[in-house]
Amino acid sequence: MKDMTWYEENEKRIPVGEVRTRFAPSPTGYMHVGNLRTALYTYLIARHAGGKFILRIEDTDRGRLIEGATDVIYRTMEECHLEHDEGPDIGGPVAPYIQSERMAMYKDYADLLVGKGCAYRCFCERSESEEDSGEFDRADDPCRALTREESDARASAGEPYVIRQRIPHEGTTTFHDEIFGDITVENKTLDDQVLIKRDGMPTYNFANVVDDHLMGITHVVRGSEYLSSAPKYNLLYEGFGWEIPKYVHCSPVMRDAHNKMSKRHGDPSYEDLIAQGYLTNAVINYVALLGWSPGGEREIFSLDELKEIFDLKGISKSPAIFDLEKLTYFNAEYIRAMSPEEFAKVAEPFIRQGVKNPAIDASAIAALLQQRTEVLTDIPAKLDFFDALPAYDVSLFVHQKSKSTLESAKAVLAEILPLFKAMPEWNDEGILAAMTELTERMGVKKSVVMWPVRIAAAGKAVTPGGAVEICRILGREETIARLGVALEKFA
RNA sequence: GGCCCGGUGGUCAAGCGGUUAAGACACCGCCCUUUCACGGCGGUAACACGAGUUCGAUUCUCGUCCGGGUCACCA
Repeated sequence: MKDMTWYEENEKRIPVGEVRTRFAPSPTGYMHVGNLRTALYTYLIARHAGGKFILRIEDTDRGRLIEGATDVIYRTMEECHLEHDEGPDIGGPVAPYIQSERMAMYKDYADLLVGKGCAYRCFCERSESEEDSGEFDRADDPCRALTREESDARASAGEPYVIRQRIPHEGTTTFHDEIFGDITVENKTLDDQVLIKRDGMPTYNFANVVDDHLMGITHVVRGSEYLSSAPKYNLLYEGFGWEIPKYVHCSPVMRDAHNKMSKRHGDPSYEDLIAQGYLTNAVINYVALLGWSPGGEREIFSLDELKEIFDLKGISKSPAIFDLEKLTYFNAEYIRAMSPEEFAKVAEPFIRQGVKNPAIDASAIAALLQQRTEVLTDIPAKLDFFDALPAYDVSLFVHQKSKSTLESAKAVLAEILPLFKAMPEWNDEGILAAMTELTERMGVKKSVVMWPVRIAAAGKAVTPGGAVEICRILGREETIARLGVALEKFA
């Protein structure tokens, strides 16, 4: 047995009573919405309690490692402002924070358990089919009954083995989950799970327990798929004589009623959503409410506000389906809440994507867009008419509600032209004045003039902004040219 | 199949023995309005089912059904 004081020393560096949580992803690339939500809740529990949030990388499965995956994790956490207090990149009192760098200690702790009789070496090499077919019952494993001497002898003779947890065949185990309450299971339904694999690597189930304890984790947050493993974790903690942390098992985020969100189905990762024109704050806000409720009627919360009010009691037991439409609503809310300058800044690249003409003022367009944009990527398509007048039919000039007809439109266009040409200055006031003058002269309602002018200027029925704004942004020369084009359609 | 968990409108959800069962998204209608949008107002829509317990069940208990998870030397 190796000297374990180093580990014990490590434990002493954690202040008593400090709430400590950890987000422990395995670097398999892709931070899906479910992961993000788990990270967020974990972060909020720590921050709400004024505690520490730790990032730990679980890379014990060498076969599934994906190049660059940890970078995605770091980047996503940073962009979402889920800053960690301890982690592989910044270190901390209980380093290292990458499981592959902690390998030595897992075996030591497993041996400790073997010494206490809570685990045993298993030398069996049963094939999967044998176990699956029921020809071999795990509970009858002869290795379970090996004496210490036999076990030691075979191990030192170099015979390969795994270390299994020894679970009693009698009795029950009860554990407490912060959101599901007390759950009791019969021990005979639990299997002697592998702690250390044949290759010497720990399993997730074991490494997790050891690391959570050594890192002083007080609230173990994870997906509800681990709920049925929880009693085994309890037995492990008890075997070591360690304090059992609080468990927080979260139900999954679903893509539909039957399937979890997954890369396989093409469900969006955090980065995908950003690329699709969603704002980080909107995503965080929406995701926070997916499976958690603060109770009141308010829905819009900043991350700081979430830290303030987050409460375990609001976490839902049942799975929640991810709804892109509702996310879109949140996004629109966040866009509308921005200052005009802020919006102009984030919208500019998308505006330039739709409008290449450098003479067109992007910030003027941004002002029109802010109230009408739900997702940034929707912007370019709304602006296609600025660069080039689309082909359109005269029938567009007919609009019942505006009382615009072919005849009225033709008259309006013919008469507004000289007024536009005569204007001393090309601005909103002047344009509006010209159209008002014509309205009065013709003795019609305002829309009879506004409608055809806007159609002629834009060449499409739906536009961001009205006739005045569009004409102004287009400029006098272009507006007059387009009105001329319209007039020719009547010839 | 065994074990565990869950089940309020299409979706997210409040509710925690007595309510006209909130609110939000989506949808529909009206108003506002130079289109669209924003905004305002209103509407359609839910306690899975069956037994109990109780004066009274969406709330408690049991059963059924449905759904999910788990039963790996993956996490």
